[in-house]
Amino acid sequence: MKLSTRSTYGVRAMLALALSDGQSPLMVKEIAERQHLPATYLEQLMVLLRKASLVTATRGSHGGYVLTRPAADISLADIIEVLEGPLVLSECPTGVGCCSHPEQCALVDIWEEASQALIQVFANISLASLVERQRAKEMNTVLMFNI
Amino acid sequence: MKLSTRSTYGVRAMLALALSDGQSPLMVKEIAERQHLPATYLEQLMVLLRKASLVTATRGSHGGYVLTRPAADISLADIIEVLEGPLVLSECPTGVGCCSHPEQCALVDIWEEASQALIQVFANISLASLVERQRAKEMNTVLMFNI
DNA sequence: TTCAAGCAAAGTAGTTCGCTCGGAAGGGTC
DNA sequence: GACCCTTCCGAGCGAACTACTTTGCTTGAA
Repeated sequence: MKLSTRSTYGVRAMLALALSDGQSPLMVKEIAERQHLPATYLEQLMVLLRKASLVTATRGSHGGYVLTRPAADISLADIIEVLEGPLVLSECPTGVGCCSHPEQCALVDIWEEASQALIQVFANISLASLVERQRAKEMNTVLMFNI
Repeated sequence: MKLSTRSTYGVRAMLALALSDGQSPLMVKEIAERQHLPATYLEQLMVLLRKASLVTATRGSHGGYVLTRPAADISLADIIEVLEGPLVLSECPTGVGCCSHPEQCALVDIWEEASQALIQVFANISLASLVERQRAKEMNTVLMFNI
């Protein structure tokens, strides 16, 4: 029951993009360094994010990635679903065993409720609000340090 | 991001126990048949549930398993945590990379929030209420069928 | 035309998953 | 005590998945 590193790396990469000015594209190597991620692996993930239209790539020198939409319009759920697959905690293989009668199985509802709870959390957090949280936290630590 | 079959099988096995009268123990083979689970695999899971004191085993003929506590005192979270491990969606390997400063990382909080959301769902559903739901659903289907 | 970037596909070492098997240990029954 | 019956335990195993790396191609700005 862990998120794969794909999701977490992906979110961190998107956070890096959101934290940058958004003018000039950020290249994979740069993102990887800022977030301490394996660059060649991250490359793969960025391609997936591009195919999902969450980021836009420009090739050639001085290329890299930018967010396709404003950070406020991208939720963590968007990112995670691309890299993790649909957030469904359990699927009853319909037509087999107990689940030949899914309409009689109370557990189907339970798994659905749990999945929805997860999705809600991630859907309610946009990249923009993540940036805010991040800035607030950093600010806080600095203040703490000064006291 | 799926629950393993361990959890779902385990919950179903516990449901079977809760649905039984609770007087005479239910043996693995019987549980497996009622829930259409692979018996030899389920055997392993039952041992884990016993070690977690959720069920009590009696060996020898007419042996089997019973719930240790009343069904109302056992939550799905109890069962799932035993079989799935702690419900923690992501752990920052402290001391490495970005997480050498976890107090500055907004994501730590996010993963924690999401984990808590999940745990809440499962903690709020007891085996007893699962039994209720199950009975209600079956009743419903029968009624639907009669109309 | 060069060369820095993204893109694509394959490979790989390690781990986990779902499950089986064989046999030992414990416990009623005759 | 002999004999089932059931749980308990450890080993094993193939398939899938994870987290990468490698290699080589394509694209496009300078």
